Parts: sequence; structure tokens; C-alpha cells
Amino acid sequence: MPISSDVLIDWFAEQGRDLPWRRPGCTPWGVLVSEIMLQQTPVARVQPIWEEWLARWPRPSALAAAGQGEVLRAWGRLGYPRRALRLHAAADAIAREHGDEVPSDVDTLLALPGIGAYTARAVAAFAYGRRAPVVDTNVRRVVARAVHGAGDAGPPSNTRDMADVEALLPAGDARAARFSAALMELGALVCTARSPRCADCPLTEGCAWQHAGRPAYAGPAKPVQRYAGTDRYVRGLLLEVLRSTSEPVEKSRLDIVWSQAGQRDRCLDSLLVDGLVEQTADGRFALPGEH
DNA sequence: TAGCCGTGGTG
DNA sequence: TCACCAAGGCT
Repeated sequence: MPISSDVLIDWFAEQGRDLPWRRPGCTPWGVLVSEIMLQQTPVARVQPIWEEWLARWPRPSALAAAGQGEVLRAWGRLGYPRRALRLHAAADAIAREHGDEVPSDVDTLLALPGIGAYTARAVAAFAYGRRAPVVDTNVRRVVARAVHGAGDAGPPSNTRDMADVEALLPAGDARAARFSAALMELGALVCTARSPRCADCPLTEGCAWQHAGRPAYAGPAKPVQRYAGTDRYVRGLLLEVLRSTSEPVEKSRLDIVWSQAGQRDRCLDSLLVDGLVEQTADGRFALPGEH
């Protein structure tokens, strides 16, 4: 048994961070907003935006009543702005179809836009105290090391990864939810990707990686995502122009941010397709739903 | 399943 | 400096 739930849960009680979406008064809606914002995004950047959102839109119906452009502006520079539109759409569905209450059932959550295998189970566990295998990048790394003795997780396989974690979950709902939060926190604070703090780890005694002599990662190389000069980068430049102005802009204002016309136009087209940009009747460009 | 989708901090 | 990394989802 490489992971003692008692030891891990005790460690979490003492060392876990006091984050606003973990406080007792936080609503399931607050938890859901945090989970979407935290996708591929560090806690430090999420926290101030989360505070603003919860104060401004304390319930799903409140967010649903806002315009898309407003929501995209409030999203600011968190990144992956399609998340903001999906959360907006999810809020609308929750308000209309679920009585303005965030669902607690994994399958119901999975049906909402922007909510996948991780987020659905994270909400079930952290907002409702349900027993569910919550598998994110931190959990995959901790399990790879502590259970499998590998330096890092291999390529993700949702079915296998969830089965791995399911086997580790303690029996009760509340304890399983606590355990899941603790496992993630251990990966975030101690069992980190670059330089793990094994000296501070509560699980070293049973850790398979430790016993194997901490071998380096031996799996296939992970694909590296370039950014500078990519379409993702250019889309970011275009959106930043629209976020920074309240009035629709002429295309010439967008053309100056990137010299390669072909790539620039392709990116603008894709933003229109994604619903992140709209064209006004007179041919100018703006964030959606504002004109 | 691999590739795409933003952004900023860091070792 | 610059590649890597950060609570994924969708197609």
C-alpha cells in the first residue's frame, strides 16, 4: 500500500493551502468557476479573477444574464478564452435546466460545455463531497511515482488513469473527496514536476519511486508546444486589441498586429468561427454580443 | 489519439 | 536565455 490515506489526509489538513474555493462557505458554483479557471492556469493568476467573478456573478443565472463580450473582458488575460464562453454557456444551461443549482452528478456535469472527465469529478468531489476518481496532471504524476515507481506519468489514458486512482480511493464519500484534494495538493506543492521535495513528502516511506532509487522518466518524450509565432499567439494578439477597446475596430487596426496576412486572416476567421469575435453590420470587428 | 486552443512565471 | 510548466477540453 504505497499511499496511506490517513497520512495523506493529515498532511493536507496541516499543509494544504487556504484557497477561497476550499473554504466552507464556498458554493458549488464557486467551485465550478474555480475548476474551469484553473484548467492549465496557475492558482496565483486565477485567484484575483475568481474573486471578481464570484462577487459580480454569485449564481449561474447572474453570469448567464451577462453578455459574451462582458464575460470575455472579465476573463482578462487568463488564457484559453473559449473557456469563458463555455462557462457562460454552462451557466445558462444550469440556470435554465437545473434550477440554478450546479449538478452534483458526474454524468449530468459531463453534459455541460467545457466540463470534461476531470472537472466533472472535481466538482462532484470538492463541491459535494462525492467519491470519484479526480485525475489531473498532479495526480497522474504522484501515482506514477508513488505507485508505479516511474519518474513521471506516461501519455494519458483516461480509462487506465481513473482505474489507477479509483483503486487508491478510501471507502467513504467524504474521506475519498478529502483524499482526492490531498493527492492533487501533494503534486502541486511537494511531488512537483521539476524538483520534487521528497524530504518534505509524507509518503516517502511507501513511495515506489523512492524505493527504486528515483529513476529518471523513461517513457516517450512529451510533445512540446511552441507558442511564439503560432496561430494561438496571433489569435491572442487579435483578441487583445478587441479587449482593449469598447468600440468595434476597423480591420486595419487588426492588420497592424501581425505582418503575415495569410496567417492573420486565417486566425481572424477562426476567431469568428469560435464565436470569440463578431463582425458588425458595417464590417468592423468586436467582441461578441456588444453591438 | 494527437494536435490545437492563451498566457505568464521560472529554473 | 529559453524551454518548460501550470487543477484540461474538444475534435
